[in-house]
Amino acid sequence: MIGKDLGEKVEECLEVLFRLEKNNERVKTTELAEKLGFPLSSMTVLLQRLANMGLVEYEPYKGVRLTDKGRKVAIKIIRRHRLSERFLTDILGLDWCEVHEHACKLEHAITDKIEEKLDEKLGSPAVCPHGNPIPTPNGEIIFEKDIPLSELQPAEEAIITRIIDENPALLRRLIAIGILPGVKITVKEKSPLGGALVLKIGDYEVALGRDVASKICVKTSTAPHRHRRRMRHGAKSRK
Amino acid sequence: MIGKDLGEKVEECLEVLFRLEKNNERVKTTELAEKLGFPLSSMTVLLQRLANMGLVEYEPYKGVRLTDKGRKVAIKIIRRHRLSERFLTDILGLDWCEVHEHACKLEHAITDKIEEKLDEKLGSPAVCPHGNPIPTPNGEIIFEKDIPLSELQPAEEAIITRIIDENPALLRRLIAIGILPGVKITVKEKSPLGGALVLKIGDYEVALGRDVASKICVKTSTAPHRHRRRMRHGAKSRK
DNA sequence: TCACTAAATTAGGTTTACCTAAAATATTTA
DNA sequence: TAAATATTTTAGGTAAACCTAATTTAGTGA
Ligand SMILES: [Mn+2]
Ligand SMILES: [Mn+2]
Ligand SMILES: [Mn+2]
Ligand SMILES: [Mn+2]
Repeated sequence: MIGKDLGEKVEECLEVLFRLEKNNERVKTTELAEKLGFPLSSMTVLLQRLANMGLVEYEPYKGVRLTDKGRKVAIKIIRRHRLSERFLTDILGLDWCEVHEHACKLEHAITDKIEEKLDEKLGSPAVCPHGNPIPTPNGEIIFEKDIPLSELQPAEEAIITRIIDENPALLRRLIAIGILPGVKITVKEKSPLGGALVLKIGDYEVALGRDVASKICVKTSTAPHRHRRRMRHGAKSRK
Repeated sequence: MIGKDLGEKVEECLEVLFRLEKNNERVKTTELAEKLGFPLSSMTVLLQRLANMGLVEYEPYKGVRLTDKGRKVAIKIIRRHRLSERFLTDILGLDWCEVHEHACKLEHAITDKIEEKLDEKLGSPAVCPHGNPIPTPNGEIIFEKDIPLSELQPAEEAIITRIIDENPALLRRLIAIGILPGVKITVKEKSPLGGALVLKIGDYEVALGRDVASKICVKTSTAPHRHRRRMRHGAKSRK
């Protein structure tokens, strides 16, 4: 069983840390502090405390990484976060672009019982409104086999699966040009060296920076899209 | 506009204080601390802080009372509390007896937007699952004209309107003997001097202590039951 | 390699919240 | 009314958060 109540700050920290970890590399204190909006000095002290609690591996000046114990907590919070998002859009009808912020508060007030009933009511959804997978009750995360839009080549066709970065400003920009999960796109042009992509969406053509495109995932319609990969907590993300 | 974020402890304190105030009398520090589960010394210090913020009138050794400003905050929290309860029972199907506890956490994570959409989705309900009135968006509380069950006389008939004390243990006892809002009862006997009442509920007879009976409100079926009283924050409860 | 700059940690000070124990005040009883 | 008792506040100490301002370490370029 996961320790009782860890406090909102601790939970937020683990949650964001999970999202930032890529390829099992350590995350920098500064990056974490920025995403969380915590002062850098508080961030350092908090990480030291988390290390004492066995929730992270922390090496001064080197960065921080979740332990298995910490990852378990993070995944529980992310489950509650994404279930909250589904609740806010599907049941209350809030705007897709703004649910992330509200869910980030709500998730800490969701008890085991509420989590269970909410999941039931929503029909055990597989993904949040942005297309990101909702962990199962026992902490599994089932990833669709998708790739960053930025890796597509000219003339390739694909369907948008998820927007990884849920920043409201970004989402509003994307929705304005028709980019959201489920939409079919075609790459018309791709400038070299991290330049922009030109996409065809429906009858329109839009340009997208490479950095933004890397935060959008797609599955190519040509590839078989019935394959799924399971990831247990403790394993690292894809690649 | 009400000050931004007052912290969970402050909100809980104002909420419970509102519930305990009767006849505009001051509430004792000890009673408040008990209901909140706060240590008594912390309670004292918190009340001093609230007094500095202008949320309560506090006289050492005498007790504490909400100011209009404090009452306004309390009513906002209670609105969110009771809307949360309705959500938990009506939408998620949680047990009537246990929603109070869950709502007490949830209420602090309900944003203005969520409050608005939740109210809409629920159809602007007038009362919580226990029958207590849900304040309107502008802080009005509309009381049904009801009286404590303990004030009924033998042979009087009445319908239960609300259970004021939402303690889960009490609610479970009450529901076990068929007492919940909407149920019709008749007083069979009433022992004098704060003794028990014997009630007829359906085909059964049950005995109820006077203290418990005072936490249950009823409207007598003989009296006209279309009358309502409005109470603005700042006014005192009934009587 | 050394100096310089950027990143990260530590130091010191404030607030809220908790705890225990001591002091002050109010209430009750003899 | 005076003493005994109960209630309530104050005092002193810890921990989590926050802040600002040193200090230390790491990374870079001359
Ligand atoms: Mn969050
Ligand atoms: Mn999401
Ligand atoms: Mn509450
Ligand atoms: Mn209620």
